[in-house]
This record gives sequence, structure tokens and C-alpha cells, in this order.
Amino acid sequence: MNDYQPEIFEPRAQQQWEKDQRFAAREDAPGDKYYCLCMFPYPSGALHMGHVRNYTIGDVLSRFQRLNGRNVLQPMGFDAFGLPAENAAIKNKVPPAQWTYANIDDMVAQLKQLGFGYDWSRQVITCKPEYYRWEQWMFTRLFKKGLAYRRNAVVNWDPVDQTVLANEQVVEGRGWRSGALVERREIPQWFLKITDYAQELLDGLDSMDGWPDSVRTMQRNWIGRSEGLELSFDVEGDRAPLTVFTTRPDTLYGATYMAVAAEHPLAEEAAASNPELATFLQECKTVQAAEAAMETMEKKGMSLGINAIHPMTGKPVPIWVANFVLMSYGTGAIMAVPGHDVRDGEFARKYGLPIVQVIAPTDGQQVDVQAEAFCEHGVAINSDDYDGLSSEQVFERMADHFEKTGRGRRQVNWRLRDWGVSRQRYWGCPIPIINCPDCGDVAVPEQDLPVVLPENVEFTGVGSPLHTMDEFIQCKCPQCGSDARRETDTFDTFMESSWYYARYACPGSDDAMLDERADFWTPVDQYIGGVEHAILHLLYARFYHKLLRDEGLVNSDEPFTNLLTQGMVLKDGYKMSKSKGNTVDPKGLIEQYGADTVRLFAMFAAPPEQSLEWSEAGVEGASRFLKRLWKLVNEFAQDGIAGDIDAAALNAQQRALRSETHNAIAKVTDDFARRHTFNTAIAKIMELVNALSKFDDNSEQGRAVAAEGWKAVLVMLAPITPHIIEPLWPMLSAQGVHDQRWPEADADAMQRDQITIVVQVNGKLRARIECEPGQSRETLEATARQEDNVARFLEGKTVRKVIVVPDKLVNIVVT
RNA sequence: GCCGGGGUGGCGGAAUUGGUAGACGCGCCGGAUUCAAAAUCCGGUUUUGGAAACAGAGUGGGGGUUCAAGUCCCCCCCCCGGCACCA
Repeated sequence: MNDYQPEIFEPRAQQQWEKDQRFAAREDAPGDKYYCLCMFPYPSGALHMGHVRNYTIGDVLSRFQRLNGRNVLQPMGFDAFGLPAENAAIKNKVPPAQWTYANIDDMVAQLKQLGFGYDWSRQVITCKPEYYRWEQWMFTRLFKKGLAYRRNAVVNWDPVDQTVLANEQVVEGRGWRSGALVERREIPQWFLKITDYAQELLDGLDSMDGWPDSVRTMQRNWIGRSEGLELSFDVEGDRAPLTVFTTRPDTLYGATYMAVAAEHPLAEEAAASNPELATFLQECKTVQAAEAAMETMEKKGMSLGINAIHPMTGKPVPIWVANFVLMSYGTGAIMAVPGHDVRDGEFARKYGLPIVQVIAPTDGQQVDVQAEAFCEHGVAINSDDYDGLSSEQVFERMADHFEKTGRGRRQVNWRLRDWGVSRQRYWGCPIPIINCPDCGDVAVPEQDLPVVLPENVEFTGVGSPLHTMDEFIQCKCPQCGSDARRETDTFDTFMESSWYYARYACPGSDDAMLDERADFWTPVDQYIGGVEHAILHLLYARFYHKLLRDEGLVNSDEPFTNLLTQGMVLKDGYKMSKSKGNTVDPKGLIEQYGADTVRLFAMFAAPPEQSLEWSEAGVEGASRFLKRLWKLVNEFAQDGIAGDIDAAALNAQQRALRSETHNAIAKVTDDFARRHTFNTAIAKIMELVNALSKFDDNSEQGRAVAAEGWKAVLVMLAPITPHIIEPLWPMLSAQGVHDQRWPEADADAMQRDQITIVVQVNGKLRARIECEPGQSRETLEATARQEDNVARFLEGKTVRKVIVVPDKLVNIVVT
């Protein structure tokens, strides 16, 4: 018997799989299609533990479905455009393309070492023109449909480096390299009209049963549909009215001030004659574009000295400028109701603005809105004719009133904003637009695509190299032929990751973005990736799928039928990351222990949805289990291949082991297929291995029953540790390992001769009864009462109630 | 700040529909093997009291519902993810 030597049989197995093309997916293969997809990695260099975990889950599910006869597609690729390549380019003086391709080579080698069953012939690398040309093509289609448009939007501007910063590059309000205070700056940007699809994206969530409720809830809240009233306040003097949106028109009588954004024309007008105000407006601009920064910063404001006129009372309402009101969201102005909105209330108390209660609780309780805003619905007070009506009634009457007078209208408002797809960066997909001085923005014609990103560039880090490349910028207008300039913005990398899943289905398609194979494989049956993508990536991909559908490229409405969101990989309680310096390199682990051990530990340490705490000792444990399995199977197989089971001829011990085997099969099958809790599946398999190792019966039927158990162990482990099975299986069976199907639990074999019934007195455990299953309530109660320790607690007490849960528990309630 | 998730032995975690809290693994303790160690094998391991039988306590904190609560309800604390230019 050899020792467990994964360094020998793992590469051997991998070579065999590759030679047999075992994971090449074919549309004409037998079985229902099963498309299993893991979120593709950004090629940052080496694989990290999050990848190992993610891709092991995907491989386990793929191999499990394959064992169940499905026609599996499991592809892999690289999300190759992005910011880190630019940073690496600055640091190492290597062009982003070169760095990226080198990383991809390394990562492919590591993925192969881990034994993942991918169809590599379908690999997608998003920075290659043959991929992104279709993204550009699609964009030109959307542009022509009016779904892509350009408008001004806010970016983080570093005034020293003269460059746009990502939110990540802003540290405590300052540019990470220059240290300069970051400013908000408005520049022209390309957008996709995701808001046109807001209702469909929201409604779709209701029927997406294969997604976790948490993700659906997050997306629902993100889309944020609200019904309200848009209404306008006249402004003193000869000025345009202020239009605001409110979901609480029932609180209109409590509006005691207005607030506008720093960029609002009214604010700018007032600042012209007020230097103090001008200074404040300037200050408002040194705030990050990020929402979190906006929400957590100190709320500040200043009076404009201009009044609006309350549309109901005709009284003057002071207009303030506030740093938390943004010009780009809504109308750039809000009506403030400090008595019934938390933020308005805090602002009012800070600046001594009046607070008026206009809603009272329905139950008649007193509230003090001077101290704390009352935000619930209730009954109107201090609201003239509306007094005594419910919030809902006031809403309707207000809406009618404003629509009748033409001063407002009912409106559905969305929190969701259009998708800004412009990036002022080099390492991304060029936006296929030409700006002509006469014709304006013109889409690059189909025959001129792709607009190829030059890869051989000198990268300094100050601005995009594209800005200074005349040969890239200078072009002719496709419409009028005059001199024009090419767009130098590139796409948000979420654009690439919004359709790659469909492109995997169509390798080699040079004439179209997608062909009919896309509809064969999509929607993805199982999508797996980090929780951190719960909103942005997954919402954009859902949106893009609908764009593909409306372009006639796919038939389905949603791209991902089932979603599994895996938790983070932690070390010492922190997210494993380069910046924390607490990474564990999978490469060394694979070399030391083998791929099976790494995969086994990753699946055993925690259920997929939870965060996983990394532990070297745990890896040791996984390795020990595989060594033990290796030894035990070798020992068992020394006496040759066992014969068949004769169920009628089994003794009690043999029946008990067989019951364990089949109960384990049932449990593990459920864990794999429904719960995706591979940790408990592995625990059950370990229990079965423990039982098999203790089972010492060399009779013919004893060996037959044990062999059934060992074979079940190997097949059930195969998705997780696919390598060790290859050399072990032939020791137990004359049949080939790849002809095996997932084992089925036999209901008769699962039956147990003896079960344990729990006996409680007043809910406290007092005894256990061993008996055959299926005892009547009366028998169970009588047996329970006879237990010494039970009788002891019943003595001198009156039995009030006896609860019997058949085959489970007896609870005797006494006083 | 807002939205979502989580908190159970020394550690990772289990308990699936309200029904034995701590499966399985790690670590630790004891034993076997060994000249010795590593490796391996066997046994023990929530905690307090007890030789044991057994009893008391116990799932972030506080309250509640129930014959029965880690699980359901209310309030609070802490940790993690996302917040639209990291991917």
C-alpha cells in the first residue's frame, strides 16, 4: 500500500480529464442543460482564498449535477479591465495590458492545479477586442434607441493631480496620492437609462424564488419606488417657482423652510451679493460624491434671505441652502418638515428654525415634535380644512387639489438613478462615439468596430494616455466626413460583467454578439459569487439582460435563475486582503497538501453563505481525513472486491450499518441539492467513515454492506475532492468511476431498528427511552412514566398535561 | 446615516418545520505505540457541584409568547457587507 501522495495522482487525474475533454460542454450532449457559473475574477495576480472558495462551490455543484446526469456547462474567464492594472502600470512601469495578460496566465495555471472542471475553450477575456467590440456594438444600438445619453454628472476631482478619482481613491476627503481636498465637479458623462426599466426590475424580484430574500430585499430598497406628489412653491420677487417632490404631502402644513443645493440657481443668485454665503457654497463643494460621506457628514446650511410662499397658507417660508441637498438628484430642492422628518428636525433645532406639529398619532398619544420628529402616519392637525383626516386621506385630497390647480401632480419617484457608464480612464473599453463639431455625438458605424484600445502605451498616472494620442482621437465624422474627435472616456467595467455569462455560450461567434446557443444555455441555472455584488453587479446584469432581450438576442427575462451569495474569507476576524497583509497564498497550500485538501477545507469550514474563518489547523484536519480515508479504503480493498448485498440475510449490526449508509446518502443529497451546506454534508460523510472504520465484520454480507458504504463515501466526496477518487475507486469496483451516478437512498434500508425518545418533565430533559419506532402515544407515555428519574420528578405532583411527539419526545407538565 | 447579514464551548461550526444545545473537525488532556519524538491508534473534553448516578447554569444583553425558544415577538449592544468611479 502506498502512502497518500496527491502530488502524484492529482496532476495525473487532471491530465486525464484534459485528454478526455471531460468538461467540454456540448449542446447535443444527453441530459437537461445545467449552466453553473461563478463570478469571474479580476486578474489581480495570484488567486486568493475568496476565489478558491467561490470556484470550489461552483465546481462542487457542477460535478454533483454531472453525477446526476445533467449536461453541464461550467466556463471561466477574466474581468480584465480595471483600475488596479493602471496602478500596477504606474508602479512597475509596465503597460496595463502586459501586466493583465501575465496575471491571467498565472491564474489559469492555478485554477487548473485546483482541478476545477472548466470548459476552457469558452474562456472570455474582457479586454480583448473580440469581446468588447460587441459591447461597443450594443452601445451604439442603445444610443440609437435613446437608451444611452450624455449629461453632466458629479465626479471626485483632485485639483492637484488634475484627475478624476474613484471613491476608493478618496481617503478622508483627500486624494490618496496628492493629499489635496477633493472637490465635486460636474463633467459630461454617458448614461444608460436603467430607470426606464425600474418597474420591471422591481416586479421581477417577486418571482425570483431562486435568489436569497436578503438580496431581493436589498435590490427592492435600492430601486426604491415611492409614490408622492410633485408640487411647486412660488418664490418672492420675480423668480421661478421651486418644485419639490414629497412622499408626505400630508405634512405640507408643517413645512417651515425650504432647502436647496449649493449649485441651485437661487443659491448662486443670493451668493452674488453675499460673500459669506459664497464662501459657504464653495465649502459645500469639498464633499465627496459618495452617498455614505453625504449621509454621515455634519449637516450644514445657511439662509439665502429669500422666501418661498407656502402654497396653502400663503405665508413666507425661508429658503436655505444645505450641503446635504444635491443638484443632481430630484429637483435640487426640498421642502423641510422638521416635525415629521428626522433630518429636517435635526437641522431645524441646530439653526433655530420653527417646528410645527401637523400629524398626531392615531391612538391619541401625545408626542413632542420639538424634541423628536414623529415620522409615522397619523391624523392631521393644524392643517386648516384637512384637520381630523388620516394621513392617507390628506395625501389623496392634497394630490387632487394640486392637480386641479395645476400646481402639482402625483408622481412615482425612484431612488434608482441612471447608470453612469463613463470613466475618465485608459484601461477600459473605449466608448464608440465620435464628436463632430457639426453633427454632435455620432455612433461609430458597425463596420468600423471595434474601436481598439491601444495597448502599447506609456503610463504616467497623470490622466489617461488616450488624451494625448492624436492618432486615437483624430478621426472623420461618419456622417459628414469633416474632422472630428473620438470619445476618450471608457466604459465602467460593470459593462463587461453584465453580459459575459451569455457570451460564454457562444464561443467563436464573430458575426454576432450572441447566437442561438445563448438561448440554449441561458439563463444561468446557478450563479455563485460574493455578497458584495448583491446590488450593483447583479442589478446591472439583470438590466443588461433585458436590453439584450429587447435587442432580440435572448428570449428570457432574467439572467440568473438561482443565486448563491458566498461570504467573505476572513483571517483573525478580518477580511483577507493585501492591504491588511493577512493573505494566505493558495499556491503554497496546494503544493504542501494537494488540491483536494484545500478544496475539502474550504467546503468544510463554514456554510457557503457565511463568512469563513481561515485556519491552518483546519487545513491540517482536512488533510488528515484524506490520509485516513486513503488508508482505510486501501485496507478494506486488500481482500478483493466485495459481492452483492442480500438484504434479507443481514444481521442487526449489518442492518444498522446499512441504515447509516442510506441515511447519510439522504442527508448528503439534500445538503448538496437543496441546502448547499457542504460543511454538514462533509460532517455526515465523516460520521459514515467513522462508522465504517469501526465496523469489523469480514463475513460475505459484512463486506458487501461495508463496500456499499465505502462506495457511497467516495461518490459523495467526488464533487469536493475529485482527485483522490480516481486511484481509490478501482480498488472497490470493477466498473469505471466515470460511469458512476450519484447514489440513491433506499427507504427500506434507511429504517432503524431502535430510536431514542426524549422524556421531559416541565420541559426539562429527565430520561431517554430506547425503543422501536412507531410506538403509540399511550405506550410512550406509560414507558416514560416508568423511568426512575421521571417518576422521581412526578412524585407528589399533579400531572396537568402530557405532550407526545411520536418517535421524538414526551413532555409531562406537572404542578 | 440608510439598506442587508451575523453574534452558540478554548477555536471553526452543528441543531433544516418551535421539540435531546454543542453533530463534525481543530485544539487540549489522558492512554497505547516508540530508546525518544513526529506520525498513527484508543478514550475524555460547555460550565459549576459530585467518585458516580445525577442536579444547577448556559446560545451577545434585557423583556415577552409557549407544555417547550439558539429558533417566534419587542427593545438594546457589538461585528461584517453594500451605498452608485474597487471589483
